[in-house]
Amino acid sequence: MSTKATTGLDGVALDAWRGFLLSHAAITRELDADLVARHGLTSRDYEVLLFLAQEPERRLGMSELAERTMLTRSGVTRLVDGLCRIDLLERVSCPSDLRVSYAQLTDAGYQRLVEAGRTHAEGIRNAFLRHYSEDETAQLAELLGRLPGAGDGPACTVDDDE
Amino acid sequence: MSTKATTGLDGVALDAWRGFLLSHAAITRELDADLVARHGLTSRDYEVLLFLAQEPERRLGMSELAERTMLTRSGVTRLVDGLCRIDLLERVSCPSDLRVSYAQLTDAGYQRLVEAGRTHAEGIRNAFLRHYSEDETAQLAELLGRLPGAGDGPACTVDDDE
DNA sequence: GGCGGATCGTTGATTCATCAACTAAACTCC
DNA sequence: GGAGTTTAGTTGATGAATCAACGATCCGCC
Repeated sequence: MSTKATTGLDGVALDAWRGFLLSHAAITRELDADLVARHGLTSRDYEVLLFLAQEPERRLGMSELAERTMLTRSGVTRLVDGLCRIDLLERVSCPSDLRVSYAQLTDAGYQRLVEAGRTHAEGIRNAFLRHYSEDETAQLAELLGRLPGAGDGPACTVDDDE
Repeated sequence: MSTKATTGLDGVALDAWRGFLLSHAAITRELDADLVARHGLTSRDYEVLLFLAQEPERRLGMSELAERTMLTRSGVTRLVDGLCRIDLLERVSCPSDLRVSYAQLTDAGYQRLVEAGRTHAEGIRNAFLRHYSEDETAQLAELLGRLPGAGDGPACTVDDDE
């Protein structure tokens, strides 16, 4: 069995994709475990808190949040419900449009986000950035930035000194 | 709010990680949808068929399969059950060790894998490789190959002319 | 030979995300 | 101003993966 051209993908191309998938699985798993163990947050939770923290009023409508997180509206409803239950978020209904219900970051939520941010940053550094020089990181960022879907997200952490 | 050093991760580093996550979500989603629509296989299914096809006897024990797919043994049991139900796999018990139950690729399974391989390769090219030159792809492969978990997987497609 | 501990695989309960169907509110436009 | 359409969000049913617990087999060792 040869590494072949019938598929039109040569070995190098395969390796790139393979590396992509495998690393993602391995790294997110590790990162997630850390985040849950140390802060009781999944990376989804973290992501939501982060998106909200970056809004001027620290809140977003459910649909908007769904779009940013790449979840369904349905998924966001449940995710936000969970975060409300532990008081990191609260729901605020919009006076000017009664259909919309904001997910609003509480002070406790912000606090938790800042704490978790350190862990998360550490984790990313250990699992990901550690393997590259500065130049390489930049290169990687540029290359990955071209892919569909990139460039819509929030930054990865939030300031804790604002 | 500044893009900051409190976390120890600068903007470029953030971007690399961000790009990584977002692209993964966007691309796998698209790829998966295609594979399911055209061949009735999830990418998990595909992955399993592919691993098996690369074995000399086209079979693997459940634990081994679990390790390669990065699933739990439990997950593999169910996944393989599903593939047996549609006759792409069959279970063969090992004579020399009655505990182990092989997942064995059937001819139909191999057939299906080859067909799906074309779609999959096409998808990868469209969603991923299209954005890069050959040199860049090679570069990316090298960089991603350094990450934990990379280098354990199968190739992405299988020969259909052997 | 047979006890104790590891390994293999399955099962039950739970979690998390999805889709499809639904309610409620807002917009359109005649 | 009211019928029809669009948009926001929730809910119920389903599917995929996890963990923890289990039964069965194998292996080492006395």
